[in-house]
Amino acid sequence: MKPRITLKKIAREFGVSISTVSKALKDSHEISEETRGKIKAFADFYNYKPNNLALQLRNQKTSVIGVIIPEIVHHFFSTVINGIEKYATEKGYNVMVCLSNESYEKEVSNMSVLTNGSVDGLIVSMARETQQNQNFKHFEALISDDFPLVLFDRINDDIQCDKVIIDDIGGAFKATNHLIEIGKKRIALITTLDFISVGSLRREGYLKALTNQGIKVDESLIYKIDDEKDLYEQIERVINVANPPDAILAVNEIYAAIALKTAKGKGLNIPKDIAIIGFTSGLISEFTYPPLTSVEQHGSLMGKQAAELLINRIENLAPADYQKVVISPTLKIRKSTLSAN
Amino acid sequence: MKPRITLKKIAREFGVSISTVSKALKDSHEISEETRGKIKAFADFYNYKPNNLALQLRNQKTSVIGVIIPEIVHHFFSTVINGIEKYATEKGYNVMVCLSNESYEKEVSNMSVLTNGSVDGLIVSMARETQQNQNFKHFEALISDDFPLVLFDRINDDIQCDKVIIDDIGGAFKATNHLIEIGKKRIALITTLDFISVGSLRREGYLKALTNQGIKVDESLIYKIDDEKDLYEQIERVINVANPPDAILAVNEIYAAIALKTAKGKGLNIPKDIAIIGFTSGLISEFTYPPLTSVEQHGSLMGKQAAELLINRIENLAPADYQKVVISPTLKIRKSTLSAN
DNA sequence: TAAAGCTTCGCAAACGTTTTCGTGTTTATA
DNA sequence: TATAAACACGAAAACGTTTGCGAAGCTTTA
Repeated sequence: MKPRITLKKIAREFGVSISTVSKALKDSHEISEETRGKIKAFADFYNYKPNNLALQLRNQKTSVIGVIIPEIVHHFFSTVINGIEKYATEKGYNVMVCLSNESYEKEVSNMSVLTNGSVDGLIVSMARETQQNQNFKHFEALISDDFPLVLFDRINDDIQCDKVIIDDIGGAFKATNHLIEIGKKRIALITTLDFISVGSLRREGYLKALTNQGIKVDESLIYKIDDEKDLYEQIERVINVANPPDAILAVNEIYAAIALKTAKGKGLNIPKDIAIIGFTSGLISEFTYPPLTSVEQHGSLMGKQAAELLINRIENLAPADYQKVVISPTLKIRKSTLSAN
Repeated sequence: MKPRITLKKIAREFGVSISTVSKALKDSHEISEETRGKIKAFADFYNYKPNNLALQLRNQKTSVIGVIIPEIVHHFFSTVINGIEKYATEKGYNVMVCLSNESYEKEVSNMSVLTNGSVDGLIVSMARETQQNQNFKHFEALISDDFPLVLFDRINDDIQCDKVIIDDIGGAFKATNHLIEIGKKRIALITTLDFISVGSLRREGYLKALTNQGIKVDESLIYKIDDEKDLYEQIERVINVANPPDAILAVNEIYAAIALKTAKGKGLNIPKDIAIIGFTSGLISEFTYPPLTSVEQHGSLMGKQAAELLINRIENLAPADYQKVVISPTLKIRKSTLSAN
């Protein structure tokens, strides 16, 4: 790479000092019209642009916000990034994305790298492993330094910082109620292992709806899927039983789509024999057959809110106590719960 | 945010010079065991970490690579980023992602910001608008400065730099051949407007396959979709005609899925009445009914290759002349072209 | 004609680091 | 005992920028 043109080089060219050049380029009245003119022309010709690193070092501000997410090949997270990026750009910030790949260690190392001056603040959704081992020291260290931090979606209430979450309880509650309203009684829940916070919250909403409607909870209808094992095999067990459920609530789109596929494979009619709802984040639900009723999570809005909280914190516009923004999911009713007649 | 601890503060604490502290922390033999010990203990206690900005400025190296893509809520691009990030991390680089949102102006401004010292190199897939107006000055400026640049997927042959592309011609050729082999004669092509490079390349592969097999090209079977208008309406016109095609090749997953939905809506049997193949990038193809045969684009591999080219270029390990890596797509045959019998 | 004011510029510090080249003191060698 | 080597550290430059302040030289005013 060719060395870029700097103030020093321009200064040498005209036999003036660096500060003269700097001021000239900023149209300072301290510099004569004549000097200003020739310096600006020269700088323009060589396409001078101030070096960002130097500016950032001097101003003690990078105007970059770091984002650490478990994975990016995931519609939900990419919509969140989209929301973050849009708002950040609007406010003059750039976005640096790192992936933890669900690993605690990578999350910690990413945070360590980013917080050494590279970014002004951090937006994080915790890795699965972090949720599992409940080791939040890296977050607490940041917080005790007053480093701007926003957690979203996969959070933990013990961590004192700004947060953005979805009302998972409410979403599952709505979905379950909808299933009850269309006459379903034996509603299965396909959820994640317990340590995933969103999984257990959605479970809570599911339980609340059942209880509210006076339906006795049948623990044998609650299935916990291990993402690291074969999904098809695990989900098959929900349907391939003597007395299958008449409805399924799945905590994500993939589980729902696989359940739908499996049920159809068994010759079951959707939604007559079995109705299905999934929490969604992607486009799959729209294109299955029949299309899946789904709980929409509004990732982009979530990203925007997270970025807003963070930037307010960075710019000292935020109130002293930490904020918690809750986003209400909406139920998008499609054919998987809506009988044709 | 609390001010971070610096070499200067440590130096002041012990009444030594900054250079002594720096050397002590690096275990230099120049510093006595005793001084080294207490300095390291102190630094450790206060969790000292060198400021990245300062290091980057001094070393004239950021170890960050910039990525500019048209959008991120798109399975293909997110898999590419995944590939880039994995390889970059392995090599000690971080990734900064910016979105052009298909806008020429945003692409230019993103590039301008990132190349002012923030990143060591750039991986770009052009915005639609850039492909449209064919204005490549911003790329050429970079190249004439020998700034490390890799273009992927949406490229232009006039730009002299490293590139990674998919063999779109080959992919469309394979797909079309497959349709011919299963006995289809009237194969429609649903493609993009002409200025999208991948669209016209896939069209070329389609035409080549037809010609090779001695099938006369019927221009009325080629449909160009404008992404900014209603997709359903435009795709409906492919199927809702007097003499509909007996097969469809769509240049992306969404077009294919919509075509499938529309065809089923008309009561057509897939694949008997109409077989469908889409270029894919996401999970939709697997979950449609029937699942869609698709041309797999290997986005993650593409990202990895792009990152590899770029980092080699940054580290001066690349040959002087520019490389062009071509990735072969593979045909994943599913039920939308595979009759049950 | 001297004081005051204005114009135009340079110096130097600051951001935080690394590294080369001294320099003064102590210890070992001839 | 003079000299060389070894040791322990500091000064300063470099990366590129901004900015307060001081200092010339010139012009105006009393």
